[in-house]
Amino acid sequence: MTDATAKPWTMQQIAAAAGVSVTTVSHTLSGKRPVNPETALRIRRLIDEFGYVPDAGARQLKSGRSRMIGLAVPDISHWYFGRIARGVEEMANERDYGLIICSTSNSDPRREKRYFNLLRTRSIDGLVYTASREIAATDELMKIAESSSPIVLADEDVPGLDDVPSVTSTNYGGAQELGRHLRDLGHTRAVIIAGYAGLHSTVQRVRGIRESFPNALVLHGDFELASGYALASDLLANQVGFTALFASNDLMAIGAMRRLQEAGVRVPEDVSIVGFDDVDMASVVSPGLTTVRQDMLGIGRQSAELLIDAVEAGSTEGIQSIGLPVELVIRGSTAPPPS
Amino acid sequence: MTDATAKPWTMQQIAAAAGVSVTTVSHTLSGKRPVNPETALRIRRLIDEFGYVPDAGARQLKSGRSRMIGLAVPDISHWYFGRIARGVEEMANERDYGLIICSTSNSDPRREKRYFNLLRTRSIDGLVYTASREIAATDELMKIAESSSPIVLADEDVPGLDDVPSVTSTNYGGAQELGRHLRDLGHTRAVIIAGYAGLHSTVQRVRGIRESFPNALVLHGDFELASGYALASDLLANQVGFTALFASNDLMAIGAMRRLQEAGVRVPEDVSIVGFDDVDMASVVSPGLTTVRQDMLGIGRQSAELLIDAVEAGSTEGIQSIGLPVELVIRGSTAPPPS
DNA sequence: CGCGATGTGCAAATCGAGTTGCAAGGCGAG
DNA sequence: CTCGCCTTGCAACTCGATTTGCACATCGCG
Repeated sequence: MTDATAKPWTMQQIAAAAGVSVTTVSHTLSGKRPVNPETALRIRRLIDEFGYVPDAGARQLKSGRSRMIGLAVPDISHWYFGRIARGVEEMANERDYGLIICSTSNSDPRREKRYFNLLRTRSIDGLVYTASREIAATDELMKIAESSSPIVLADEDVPGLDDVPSVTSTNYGGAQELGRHLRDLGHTRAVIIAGYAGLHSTVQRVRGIRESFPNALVLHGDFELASGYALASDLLANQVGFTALFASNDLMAIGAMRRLQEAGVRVPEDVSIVGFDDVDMASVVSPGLTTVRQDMLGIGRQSAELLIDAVEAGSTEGIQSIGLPVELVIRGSTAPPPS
Repeated sequence: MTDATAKPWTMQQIAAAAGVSVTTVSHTLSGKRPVNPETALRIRRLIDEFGYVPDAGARQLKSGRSRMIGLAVPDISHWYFGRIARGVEEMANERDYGLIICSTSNSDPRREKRYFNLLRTRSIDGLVYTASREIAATDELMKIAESSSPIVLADEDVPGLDDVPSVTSTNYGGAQELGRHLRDLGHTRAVIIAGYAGLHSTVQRVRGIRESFPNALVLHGDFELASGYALASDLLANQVGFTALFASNDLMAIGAMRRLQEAGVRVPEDVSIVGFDDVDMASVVSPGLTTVRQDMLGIGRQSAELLIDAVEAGSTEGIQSIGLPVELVIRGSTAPPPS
């Protein structure tokens, strides 16, 4: 194996090989000045032959743009954020941008500083920020937002960042549909296993459900399967009477379902359970989980699109936030309550 | 909202504010030449106050390094690749590198060209390549490998790239353990739902299982749940007699399990099923799936580590490939065969 | 007092591409 | 022949950080 420092070609060398000046080569590429078609062809052929690609660093230095965007997510390995990431990556690729991943897991402040610095150092032209596990904006985030760096919030609105465009699901509408579905089946006594209290989406979902079940008991979990399991244990231990269980996401729904089933509670005969998200697992557990499908891919795609629009316009001025429609998916976990 | 083109500070401006030359500022930062402690302090204070960060493009241009690495994966939203990505991201972050995601889904050649160009343009210093769905190296990959750009293969060896260091699971060993486990339970008639034929990991896993079940029937799927489901249908339709079913990954195992259960086959009483990977879902389905846990996080971490070592050494010379241990996880889907 | 040894700052060059003003050569049309 | 247009080259400068050669201190010590 030879050394890894094989030097790439420079524009100089291409120009020399073609017997023209760098000016001409540059203009052939940019088209900002007319170039004789024959010369252009010769140059292009040499570029292909040599496999010349302009140096990204030099370009970035001159233009002030890196053609990279960042994506800040709590944990890229989560299904949920993975879908968002894929959407962002797709759109970035379509618009010819690269994608840099910034993991915010365990909200280490040093990490946070590090990826906001990507904006400051101009390593990225903009940032898609997914704050799905944070109640409020951190100081650092506020500072960046105030400096008017191009930022788009994906999946979750952040209080205090009202001027920053966002792309979210219509949580309220989805929750309404879930509520009506179970009310129409005849349920009257419901429990809600919600997400973090204070999180915008949590508030919306609880509100939507309570439109049909004004007195539903509300518990708060952390979106993980274990948390649904534990909260269901609490419900059983306290002999809470209910026939409908709303969980703020599928993982908690599935955790709760397991716990209830282990206790001999039949789903959906004794208790109906619904989730939110429509993860892969929702259709695999038995019974299949009735849920609300969120278009995470779409959230990713649209966030990236808004962001790149803002980057290329040079401002987020006039960029509208987007609410994406959701879809009720009825499976086997819901049925009329026991009579 | 003000305009998004708020200019970052330059070193020039810091120097001017401190009443010194850029040289001095640069040297206080790099420490490559002694600087008067008082002056240094004054400069540092100004840097903090202004929030100055050196421009990435300029740095990259001068140094020839971007302090970014790339990760090429088929689909970032898959659990499997998401775990790898997280591992890579963690290690990159620890070594103070950024991570650029290159999605190779649907193996669009234009996409492929695009992320290999990241290497050529020096946007990234090296690439972690996950070829888990490809049998052979593409021309483009061969070209890049020959050009001795720093590359590490993660999760899957690629035939023809023997000089490129790789980090993989010990597929053979894991499959051996699975085979022995079912043989020890008393099974004698087995079917293998393998991955893509020709894939290195597939070959290893089949070999490992066949050590215990030399005559096992081998079918090939595409790693997706639906494919396990469909192949199980085929088995049922053809009345193939077996009491043990090996799937090359958990998703196919779960798909097959569902199909068998729908047909009234009891798991594990009538048929034992095992998978590979230990995905989240494996512990959620019922019965829980016996499987082999792969350390995807570790694969990601170690790949990134090898890569960064190679980048900083300037060559992949002397970098050793790694095989990561796996662990047999016994759950409810395996039991002695019906007598 | 003077010598070398340090410490310290400045100006200038460098990395590779993008851009501009100016000028030169070639060509066709009037 | 000349005017104007098209093509192209040249030289110079920009982007911002890093690094060099050079020079001016200042200090200790014989």
